[in-house]
Amino acid sequence: MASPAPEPQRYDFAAAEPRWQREWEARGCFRVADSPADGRRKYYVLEMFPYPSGRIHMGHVRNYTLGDVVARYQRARGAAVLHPMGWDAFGLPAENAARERGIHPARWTYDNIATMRGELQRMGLSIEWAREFATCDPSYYRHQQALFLDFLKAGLVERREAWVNWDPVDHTVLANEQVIDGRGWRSGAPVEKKLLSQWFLKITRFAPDLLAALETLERWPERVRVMQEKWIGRSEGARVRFPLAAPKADIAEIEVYTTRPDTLYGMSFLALAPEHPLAAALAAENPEIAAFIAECRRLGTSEAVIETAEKRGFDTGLRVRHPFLPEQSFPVWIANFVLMEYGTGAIFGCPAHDQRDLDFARKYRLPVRPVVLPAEADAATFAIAETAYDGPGVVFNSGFLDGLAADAAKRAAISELERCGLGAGVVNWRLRDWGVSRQRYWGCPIPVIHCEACGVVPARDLPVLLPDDVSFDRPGNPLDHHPTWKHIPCPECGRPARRETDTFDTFVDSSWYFARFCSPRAEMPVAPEAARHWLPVDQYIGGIEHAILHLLYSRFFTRAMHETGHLAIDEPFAGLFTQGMVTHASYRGADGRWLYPDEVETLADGTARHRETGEAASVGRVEAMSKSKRNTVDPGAIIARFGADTARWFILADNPPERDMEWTESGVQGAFRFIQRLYRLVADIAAEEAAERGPEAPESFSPEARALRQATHRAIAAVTEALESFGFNVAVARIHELANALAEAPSGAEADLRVTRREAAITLARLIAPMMPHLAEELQTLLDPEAGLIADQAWPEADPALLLRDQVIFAVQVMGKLRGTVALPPGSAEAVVAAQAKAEPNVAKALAGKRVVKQIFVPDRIINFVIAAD
RNA sequence: GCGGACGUGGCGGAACAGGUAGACGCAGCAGACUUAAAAUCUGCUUUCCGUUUCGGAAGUGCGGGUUCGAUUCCCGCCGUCCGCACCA
Repeated sequence: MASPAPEPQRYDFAAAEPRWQREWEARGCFRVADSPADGRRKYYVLEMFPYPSGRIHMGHVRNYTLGDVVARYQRARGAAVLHPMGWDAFGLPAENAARERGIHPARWTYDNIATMRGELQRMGLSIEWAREFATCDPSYYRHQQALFLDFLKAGLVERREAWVNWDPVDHTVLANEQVIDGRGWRSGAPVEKKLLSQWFLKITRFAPDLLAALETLERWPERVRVMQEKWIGRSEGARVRFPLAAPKADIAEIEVYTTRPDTLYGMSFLALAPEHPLAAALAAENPEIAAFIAECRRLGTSEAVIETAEKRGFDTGLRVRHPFLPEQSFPVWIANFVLMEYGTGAIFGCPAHDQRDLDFARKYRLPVRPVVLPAEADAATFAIAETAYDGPGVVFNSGFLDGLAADAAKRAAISELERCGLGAGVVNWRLRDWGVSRQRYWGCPIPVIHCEACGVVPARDLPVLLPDDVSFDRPGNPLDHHPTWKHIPCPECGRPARRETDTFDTFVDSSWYFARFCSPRAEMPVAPEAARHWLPVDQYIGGIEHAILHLLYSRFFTRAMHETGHLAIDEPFAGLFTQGMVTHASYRGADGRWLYPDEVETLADGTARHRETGEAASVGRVEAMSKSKRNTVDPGAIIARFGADTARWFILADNPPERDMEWTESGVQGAFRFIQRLYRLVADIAAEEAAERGPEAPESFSPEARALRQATHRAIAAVTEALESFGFNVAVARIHELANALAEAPSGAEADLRVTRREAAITLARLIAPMMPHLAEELQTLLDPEAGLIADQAWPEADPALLLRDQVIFAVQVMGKLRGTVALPPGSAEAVVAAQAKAEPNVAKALAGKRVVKQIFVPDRIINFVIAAD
């Protein structure tokens, strides 16, 4: 479609938008001090900062529009608003660009940042660009290195061996999500499990607090809190030690973790994870066991998803004694369904009361012995078939536990274990420490030095800079291959030593950027007064995909920074809002390949065809925008054609922001039309004022003028309420209503009407300002060129007197069914309403010949007549 | 399998705290303006029934319940989406 041609009386967004953007910037409208002293309430709005991939996409547009509405609204409400922007700039794509196209990662990254900054600026966001930084700036990551060394000193960091996914071709560690069907996502080579020394941040130390504090995060979505709760995964149970009947390879006992110590008498076997140290010891001397373990490992990576249910085991021949049944012994199996990562990597199997154990026992014909009796069951006949019983009940067949309810039996079993020294009650967590080592170049160097004599020595003279002269012609970590970089004398003893060549997981970078924004140029990670003033973030906005990792890591970092004296708070984000995705219809040509929306035209009957070839196209599902499906829409092109305000308005108007929205051409057109209509409407009013310079405020208002004034003030109240609760689509609807009311208002020249129309017009400008800031400035300038910037002005206040209605419409019901309405002044008495209602012909008809036995009256709302059944 | 969310016209959605369901917009239809188109403006637009003005019936995934009155509260199903996925 053609670009909208600028005409007289038509809003020329292409000229206006850059003009206002320059004006805001020149006047420093969005600047705040690190430690302000002007007495204004503070409000910190933050959207998740972008990865500089090259261009912004519609998800960014939605994210930053939402944040900007909040920021501009809060500023109008009198807050000093901190609204910064930066770049999550380290990461693998920059290295891939270097490998594929020979561009240096730094060059690629900073070029992308320049492009994307320009795109964001064209959106007209109320961002304080003076605070901008990228996480790959040495001036940022030097402080990250300092924080790490402080954490190290405080015992929040640990170096230990861990199993990792190792890509043998690329010579790098892969994250779990980079392993696809057991193969490296880039190389396609089968991934190996490798034991490597890794740096860990001890997030588990805060597990109890990270869990407990979730309750205090009242302005977080419930589902995010639930997801974090599950991820942290607290469970109460017991550790129980089972002595081996005959010690094996220096191992005399096996420790298991269980949440069901009350079912210990129902034990029928013990099972080890394939990675359990005892299993490894056995494998060393038994090839069959070694083969079984290898088989488990293979299945564990590649076919786990497909062959979920199949349980397999191997009887080691070892036997263990039972803490409560010293005369009995039980077999020790290795089983593929036991996880080394959880608990102790070993379980005791109680088939009667655990489905997995039951499946296993049935397969290998192991005994099933019920020990918990459901309420109505009979101990003599109760038996387990194919479903384990995990409900409540009374313990039986269990020696000293007999007759106790399950909860009491758990406590009794634990005390007995503790008394005889074979176990203890423990709380177990699913959360594991955070491995932050990555064998990559484009990341923040981990600032330590390895010395043969002194061990791990903290680097001095931060930052430890990345070398520029790196080569990507070999697989593996360029830092490790660099001819000189890693060689350095030990800071302690001066002998030759070696730098750590691993860099940090990029989640580290994003775990504290919100704090750095408070004082982005400080000579320490965060200036204390700035942090005290601005933190926590009042409103954080971003995608649900970060519900767990990024948000949990940031919560951990805040605690760790508190403990090391950098911050005085524990929770970084007081309010969290998670937005939905931007989706778009997808199209495929006759040959099945994806088509761009621009290539397709949709016909009246709903079918589609190729714009040029005319071949039929199938309309696919509405899906998240993705390059591979070719259903993306470029924000830059939209802004060029329709302006930033159109894009912002459509995004806000379409639906509630937490849901997925569908990007449609007609929706954009609708938004564009509304902007033009509003402009014409206000321009007409402005023109009439200019001809006859401002009428005096009239003594009284005609009913028509009063009606428009009421509409104006109702809109103020409704839009305010909607913006407070992220109801942007509702705010848009209320603004439409006010525009409609103004358009329909009588156009007489009487002073009261002119004043009232002008009030409505200026109110419209103020109400749209957070959402369409450029148009708002333009409209206000039309109405009053002397008024200054809307960006500096206060939010309008509704006059309570004008929110009262002159008349309310009562619904009149007979037996709960609507039979008519009556209009009466608010506060009318029940008797008055009843009389008036009964006089309505249609109501009278419904009541004719009936006896009213009851009358329900809700003031200013309804009156309902209940009539006798006959 | 477990956990969570959701289900309202052709579509996106609105409905304070149980009180006139469908605001507002998109799409569509009809009309005005125009040589014509675009733009703009006006009207209609949940379904069904009745001769219209107007009135009636049904209707918020399905089936029950509480209530004078249920999109809203309770019970049981069905469906969609998301998260976790052998967590002992």
